[in-house]
Amino acid sequence: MAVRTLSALAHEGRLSVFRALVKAGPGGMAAGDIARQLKTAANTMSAQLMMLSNAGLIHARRDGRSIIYAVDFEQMSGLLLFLTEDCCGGRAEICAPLAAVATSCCPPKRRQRA
Amino acid sequence: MAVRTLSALAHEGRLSVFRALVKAGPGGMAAGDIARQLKTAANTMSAQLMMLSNAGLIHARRDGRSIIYAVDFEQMSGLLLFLTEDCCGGRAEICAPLAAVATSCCPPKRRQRA
DNA sequence: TATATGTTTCCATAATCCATGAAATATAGA
DNA sequence: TCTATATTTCATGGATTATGGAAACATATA
Repeated sequence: MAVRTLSALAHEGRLSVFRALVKAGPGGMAAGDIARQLKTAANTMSAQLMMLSNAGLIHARRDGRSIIYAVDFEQMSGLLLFLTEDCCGGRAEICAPLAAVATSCCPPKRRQRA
Repeated sequence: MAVRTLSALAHEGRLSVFRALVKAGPGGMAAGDIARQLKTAANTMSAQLMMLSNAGLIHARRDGRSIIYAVDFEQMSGLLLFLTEDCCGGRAEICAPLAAVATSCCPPKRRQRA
């Protein structure tokens, strides 16, 4: 549900976590590293990661003692698609600038929606 | 702040209100009409509209006894741009499908929904 | 003025969310 | 095994939020 995803991002700390993970890329980051970088207590960070994970925005994998979190790019894409689908009901003035950004930052390869 | 905007949408009722207003277009809808359509008490609806308004997602104008709410398309576009800007740090796999949707729904040629 | 309609504000209650200390779990290495 | 590191889970108090009844406010009409 979109509300769940939006709720997960509608929090200063969690949004920062998500951005850090986006910046980290597919390789992800260890929970502890995120906590240190954002100066957040380990258990608080754990709760925030749990929230993002439950929303499907990130996923975890274990690597030794660390647990690596990484953005689920498909889910992220899905949220954006939902929002654009929600907004594009015939109103080109909304997504025209969005289209401009999307096409300028991404290769001009056309991809079919899932 | 993005958190404020995301928080405003991260609520079942408010998201429904916002979608109704998006569907209504620039002409907007009267507060009472939205309340009746969504079967919500007038005061509850008022609070939800206030929240969306404070987030800048909608704006109000008076028309006789009614108060008409309409989506602030610029703010809506801004949120989408923020989210895409946040996600597009070199990761074409995210916004490539987004670009496909944006470009397919916005050009004046095709306004057909998928 | 009086009355009806549309919307908001006030208020109380219930529900939910958030951060943190403390304890528990999982892994690695000696 | 013991100890250290990494992370999660539990319990709790405090803050915030959501809802709806009742009242107030704003407008229209007569």
